[in-house]
Amino acid sequence: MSPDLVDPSVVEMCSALGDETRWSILAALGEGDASASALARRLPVTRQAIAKHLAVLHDVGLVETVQVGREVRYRVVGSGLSATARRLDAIGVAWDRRLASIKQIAENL
Amino acid sequence: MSPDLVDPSVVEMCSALGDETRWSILAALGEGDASASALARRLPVTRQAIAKHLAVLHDVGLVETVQVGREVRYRVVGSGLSATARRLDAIGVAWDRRLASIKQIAENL
DNA sequence: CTCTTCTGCAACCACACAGTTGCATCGTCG
DNA sequence: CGACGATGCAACTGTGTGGTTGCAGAAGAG
Repeated sequence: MSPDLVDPSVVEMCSALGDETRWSILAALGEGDASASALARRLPVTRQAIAKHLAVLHDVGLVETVQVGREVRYRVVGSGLSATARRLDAIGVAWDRRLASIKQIAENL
Repeated sequence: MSPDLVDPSVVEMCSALGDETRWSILAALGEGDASASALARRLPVTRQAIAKHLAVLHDVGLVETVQVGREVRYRVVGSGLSATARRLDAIGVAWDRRLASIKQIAENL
């Protein structure tokens, strides 16, 4: 259930999260919605660089945009993270369970 | 407790997981431990490329090595994934909770 | 002992991408 | 209206890195 409108692959999501600057942006957004220009004032990178990162984050559904007058505010979407987290955990658990069963088989030889 | 010998940062972990080939390797390893050469026979990439990927995965603790005679078998460590998953989920939940509280404040104006 | 095969190291190529500068546009405030 | 600040698009640079080939050393298999 909950068909997950857009369902970016786990690797796309991880790829998006595999960048230091992107985390800085997410952290900054965590303290309140902000526009690309506003973020550029707080972070040591250009507005255009931030815009690109925001595009990436938006593509995988980690942020959403809110039009406020002439500026475009960005808001972090935590549920995107949680969804990926659940998927990762499921995979990890499955692997470990498999490993455990193999170990048991080996012990039962 | 369980001091987590190496504690790769979330971004390092995500960076390691942000690669298609690496997931192929993990998937292949999921069906049983294997050496770099063995993996190279199953995947459409060179042994050296696989070796590099395995090094990355090993650095973040997603795989562990097992010496078997002269060859080096690799085994996937699911708990590494689960740990990162928990961290991601915690962050996501915190962000969403913050967002919810802000929304509530706005409604109470 | 010899041949095979598994490993490791190093150099090299090529593409992806983070980051920059520059320009053009458009809304908004004075 | 004019100026400032926000956005968007495009081109360029440079570094990181996924991938390759090549070679040399060790350890089993025959």
